[in-house]
Amino acid sequence: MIHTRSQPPSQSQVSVTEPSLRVCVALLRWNGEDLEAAAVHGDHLPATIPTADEALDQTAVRIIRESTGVDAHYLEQLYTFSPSQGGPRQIVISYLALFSPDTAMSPGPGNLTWSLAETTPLEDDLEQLVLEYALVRLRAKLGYTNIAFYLLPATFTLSQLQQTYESILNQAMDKRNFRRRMIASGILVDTGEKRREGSHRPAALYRFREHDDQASYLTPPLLAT
Amino acid sequence: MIHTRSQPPSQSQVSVTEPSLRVCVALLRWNGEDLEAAAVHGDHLPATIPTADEALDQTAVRIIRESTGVDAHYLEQLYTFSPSQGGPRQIVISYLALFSPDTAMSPGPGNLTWSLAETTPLEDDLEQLVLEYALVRLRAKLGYTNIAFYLLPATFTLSQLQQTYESILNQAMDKRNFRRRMIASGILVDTGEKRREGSHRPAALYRFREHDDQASYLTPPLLAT
DNA sequence: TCAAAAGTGTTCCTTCTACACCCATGT
DNA sequence: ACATGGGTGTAGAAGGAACACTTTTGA
Repeated sequence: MIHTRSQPPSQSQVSVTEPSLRVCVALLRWNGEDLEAAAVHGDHLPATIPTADEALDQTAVRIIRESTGVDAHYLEQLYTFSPSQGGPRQIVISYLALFSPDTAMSPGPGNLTWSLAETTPLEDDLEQLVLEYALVRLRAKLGYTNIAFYLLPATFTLSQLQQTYESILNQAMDKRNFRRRMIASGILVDTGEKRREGSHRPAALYRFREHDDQASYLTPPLLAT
Repeated sequence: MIHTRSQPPSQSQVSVTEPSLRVCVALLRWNGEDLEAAAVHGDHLPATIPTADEALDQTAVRIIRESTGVDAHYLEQLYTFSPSQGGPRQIVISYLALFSPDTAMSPGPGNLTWSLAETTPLEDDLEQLVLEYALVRLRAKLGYTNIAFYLLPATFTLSQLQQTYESILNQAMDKRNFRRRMIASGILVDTGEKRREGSHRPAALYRFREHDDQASYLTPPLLAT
């Protein structure tokens, strides 16, 4: 819906402030019997949940909820791997979860939020690969979906929205072009409210218009909703 | 690389001839012990291959080769499902395979090529879902990758290329715009040869310039190549 | 000479990009 | 009054879409 072509770094503004996005990558490991869940980056989750009779994606939803104490605002299956180095074959299904900053995630067994700027290689090659792939997907989807929605609170300013884009793409964008594109896309609704939070002009608060596009983009609809 | 925006049906040419694309959707079913392969549409494959110590994607490559007698020109993992209706949990990893029409696929246990125009619902809901999803992905990737390459012979005419696009998208395109876009994209190389095959002007034969983009688009690089 | 597919340019319009200043507020 | 982030317009470039006729060949 929203088209975001790559824009070369702008001169007029260079400040890419990181708004600490709540992104989480989770792996479901299946050994043929049990499903084990692990959140990538931050600490590994001890959460090990036995197989239940539910769809895979639902298991991911549930495991992430149990791990973070909160429901993911958006969940997308990424890819399925089978890292079988000598040992018995294992199947690992990877997921990307996005959270609204509204939600109070329980500290739990380590904070799941993952700094996009993070570059320290993980011990596990697979986790590193999934993490990088998640970022590729997230960046790509910024261009043709409203996925950024799921990383923002219910109402937000255009600057917040732009910062979200910039921190995911790690690239500064032109303010006027960005705002024009977003408004033109028609997915934003001006709530009429203003946010005043500093010694400067208050910002208009927007919300997203509906969000019925989750299922339709490059990912099959989740089964058995 | 190649941008193909949707174009409304053109008046000047309405003939969308189906060039019988060699597309195959395969499922790997894992019950925890064995992997069972099935090609979707056409007859189900009897091919049942026990677990080997190899990466999942490699298993898919091999199974498709064993089923068709030929290597897929392109293989992409689609999505992973877990259809567990009462029975024991099963994990089904779906793949999309593309073949060059050059290759002589063994008739084997039923022709795997799948008519894109086909609309008869399959008995199996999951297979139907995967089939539709494969088409969504294929269509989407036409717009930003050279994926059509994998459905064409080594050299081809611009008309062949256009027919491939048209039959996948099920939509006629303007000849001049199509050719201009393709040429401008820089991925085509004029071989200098001509193909004469009828009582009409011979067509220039092209080939694709390199094809090093397979791994870079929305799919992680296949592990352990 | 006819049929059949190959090949070729231009115009219009939409969208992207680059770019700089005033506005509203709190201190 | 000043510092801070909010908010705005325009002109040039590039790319997409619509559109029809000539060319080359085999029969």
